[in-house]
Amino acid sequence: MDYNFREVEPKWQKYWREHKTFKAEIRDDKPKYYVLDMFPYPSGAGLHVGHPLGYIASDIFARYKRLKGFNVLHPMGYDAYGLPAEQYAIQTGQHPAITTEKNINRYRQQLDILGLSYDWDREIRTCDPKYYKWTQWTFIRLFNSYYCNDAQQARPISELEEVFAREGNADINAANSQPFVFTAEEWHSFSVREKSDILMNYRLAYLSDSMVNWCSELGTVLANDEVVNGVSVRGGYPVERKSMRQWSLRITAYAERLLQGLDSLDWTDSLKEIQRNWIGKSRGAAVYFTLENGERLEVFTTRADTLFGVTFMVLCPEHELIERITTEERKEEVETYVRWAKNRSERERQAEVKKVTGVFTGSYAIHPLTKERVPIWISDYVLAGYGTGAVMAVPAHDSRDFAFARAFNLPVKQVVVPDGEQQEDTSAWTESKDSKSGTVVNSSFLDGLEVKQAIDRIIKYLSDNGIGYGTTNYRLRDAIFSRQRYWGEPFPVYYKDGVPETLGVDKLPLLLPEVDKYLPTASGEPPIARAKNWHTVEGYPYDCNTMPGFAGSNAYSIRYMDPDNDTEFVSKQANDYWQNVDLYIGGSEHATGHLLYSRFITKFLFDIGVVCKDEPYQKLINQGMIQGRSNFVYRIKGTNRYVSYNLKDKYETDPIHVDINMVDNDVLDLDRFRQWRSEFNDAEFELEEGKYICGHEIEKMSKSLYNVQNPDDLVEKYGADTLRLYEMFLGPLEQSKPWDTKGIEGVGRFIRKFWKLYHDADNNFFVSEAEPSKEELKILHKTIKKVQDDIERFSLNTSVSTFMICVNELGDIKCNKRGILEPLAVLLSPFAPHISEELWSLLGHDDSISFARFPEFDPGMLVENTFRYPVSINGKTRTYIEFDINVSKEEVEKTVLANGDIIRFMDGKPLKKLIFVPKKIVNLVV
RNA sequence: GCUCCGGUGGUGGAAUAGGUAGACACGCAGGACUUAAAAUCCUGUGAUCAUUGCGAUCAUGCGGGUUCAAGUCCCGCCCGGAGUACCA
Repeated sequence: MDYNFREVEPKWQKYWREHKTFKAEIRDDKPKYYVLDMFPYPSGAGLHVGHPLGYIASDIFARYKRLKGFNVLHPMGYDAYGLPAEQYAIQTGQHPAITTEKNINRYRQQLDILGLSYDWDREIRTCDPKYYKWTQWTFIRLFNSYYCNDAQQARPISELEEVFAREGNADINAANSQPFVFTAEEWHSFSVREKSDILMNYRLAYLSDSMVNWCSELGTVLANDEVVNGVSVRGGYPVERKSMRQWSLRITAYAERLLQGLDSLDWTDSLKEIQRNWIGKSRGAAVYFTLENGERLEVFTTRADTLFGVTFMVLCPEHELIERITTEERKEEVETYVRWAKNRSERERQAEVKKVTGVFTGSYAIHPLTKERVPIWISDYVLAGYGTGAVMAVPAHDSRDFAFARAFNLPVKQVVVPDGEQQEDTSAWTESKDSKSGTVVNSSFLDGLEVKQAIDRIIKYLSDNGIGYGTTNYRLRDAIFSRQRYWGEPFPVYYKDGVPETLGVDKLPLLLPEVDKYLPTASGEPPIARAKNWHTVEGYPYDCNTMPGFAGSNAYSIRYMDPDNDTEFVSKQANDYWQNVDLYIGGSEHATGHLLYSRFITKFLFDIGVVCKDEPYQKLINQGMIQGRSNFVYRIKGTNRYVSYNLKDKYETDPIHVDINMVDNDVLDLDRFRQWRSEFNDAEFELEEGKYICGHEIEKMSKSLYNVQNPDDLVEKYGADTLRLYEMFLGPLEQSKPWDTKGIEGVGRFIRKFWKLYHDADNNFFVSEAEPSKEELKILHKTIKKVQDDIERFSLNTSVSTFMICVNELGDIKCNKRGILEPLAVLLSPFAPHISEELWSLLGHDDSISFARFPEFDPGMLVENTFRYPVSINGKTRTYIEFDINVSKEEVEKTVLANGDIIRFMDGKPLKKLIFVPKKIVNLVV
């Protein structure tokens, strides 16, 4: 009888569950290792084969680390708040909690059959009051903190209040929304409301009227990373700019630390690069231009060296100066333009980037160095959200300024000659010379300097003369934190005479109230406003917004360390032990969302002393996407006749998606196809060699394309171990690749061959107690070494190949010796835990496989029967000679001396000291 | 446009420190077993030439370079993917 996974796999899953094999507890005798998967949002569609890819990889690593003697924390949970459940609720009236619960149960079932080694006792759900209590608690702490730029950390807001009362805010160096200077006396004279408004400018969680991304289709605002190309990421609905009073998190305060922190992380370069770009640090200078009315206009530039090339200024349409500087005769035109520009949707604006529009204000600024009059224009190519919302235009060396100058006939003045070029006539230019290197000309005291030197020189000049200063700008924006939605964490905030106050920690969690409908109220209030008695006992109304999807995932990795603690976010003991995540696996789509917010919140929690590490995820691996492989049948136009793939070119055909579950290796199951839908009931086929071959294409895995490969079906057909191995075998973990079931048979064969290693010709279990032969040991040792090396560098696909080679070789020599099979069972257990457990128990053990139960076995110890010795060739580059144990030194000398002129041992040790003899020489060049 | 990552047989992919390119698997072809099929096992499988045997030559997107030695390092192109974008 063959290996019966249908019996074996549930047996061991039950065993692990009952014995809580993977329960993690703090223990001082072992080093810790924390392996985490990005927890899933439990959608109604269930898991497809793409989801488990990362889970299997992390499980292999977790199991491997356990074997290596680590105390492994490997938890799982659910990111349970989110839009789909709420939209389902709007359609059906079913409470999102019910939908979510149902989906979670399905997910759990699907995860369980894969044999993943999670400690389910630590499960968390973001919608569980026990959990979101701490999401709300974090919000309160953010609200009660400001960011001190001098100390480079978050501090209690009460400190700030003391300083305000003592000396006003003139000397405060803190991250803030609006610089507005006041004295201590003024502070005391402010009303409660005014004080609240001022403090709001400093809080790390703050209310403000800001331009937000409003999506009317979803009825909510969205964060910048939830909007791509002017439409929402979820649903693809149009998004417009709108001013609303919203909660935001002052992530910008942490911009520099978020940037610096990347250097210490073991992430891929591309992911770090994405975050760096998103933070968008640029060094440059602020320059003051005086206006003719005496006011000062500040601009930011990274190219201060081109200051002499300024021929006009441009303000964004939202700029506050516009009203004051527009001349009477231009007023109407300016107002018309500003109104038009402000009302344009984000989408329109982005779609028409190339279109140059603008209007002249009629006013002039004075160039700080040449004292020339510089006209001030308004254009929407200048963004309100970056720098000061105003630019000094240098058309000769900036393509946008150049386009604008051409469109409105403004002068172009060259001030940089690019390396290797001659000075040119700017009137003949058709594009700007965006030269980042070259020599400065036409620029008074900068003439002749290289661009880089000129920048340093001019910045020094600006600050020495009080007309500017060197500064740094970040592209990162504060995170808008309110959502006008029901299914999310309520804000622990109420309004006392319009002034926001946070709930006391003892009042948490503030439970999500019940509502009769999940839609906004008639007056446009969020759904929570429908709740009866949605106010404090004193009658103060609660905030009616909820937190966004990322709120619950910001610090979940920390909560897993101590998930049942009701009095602390995490106990000091638990946090000191588990520290942070050693290995985090998930998709790269979270690069600018979750992964950035999460780092920010962790740094905040570090500042307030909750956690001991200020980075949450030390090593991060992005598993690639698994794309779908769709199958097609070809219907001859106007008939109900279907023609096989290679014959289709003879006819005019329409390709039709068919469910991949009716197709096996591109061969269509004709009966199932006929039964699939009534229109196919009497389909006729034109076959090739008796088969109907389907066409195929790589597309996104999606229900509507009938190409979703469900892991349950594959486990049912091949077993979990085979699926696990195959998902790893498919290719490098980080790479995106199409799902293709073709190769799974080969992996299935491997499992059966492995099983045959310890069964005799009649398929009876048989293991010999004889000592392993040298040849067998060699195969084993080679496998142990390579598999470990591969796991360490996350080349799990080649690990699987190594096992296959090992089993092929052992199969050839009919190995069934205990001394080989025992270590092999242990080694294979991370990849194929069920069959390993089964073999293990057949060998006479009935506990689960663990390092602890087999302490004398350290896979690392078994490697040393080959020996690589470094040598130099021609005194230059290095290579190695591989040696095998137990051979005579004469043979070494003979081999080496034959090439004596070429090979020298690098450390100069004489040959006679060697106790190894060369087995082969790696590519010796004579 | 800018930034990052890639490009290896019919296919997925190996090659870990510059050192035998193509491991392993799929697919394909031939064979064994079988009344037959499936399953299983064996053999072959980068290309070209030679195949009576030894083999020989060319091959890692293209063109150069460094080196005794390049898929790997350097320079210049071409192509694909990802991120980002009036960011001053």
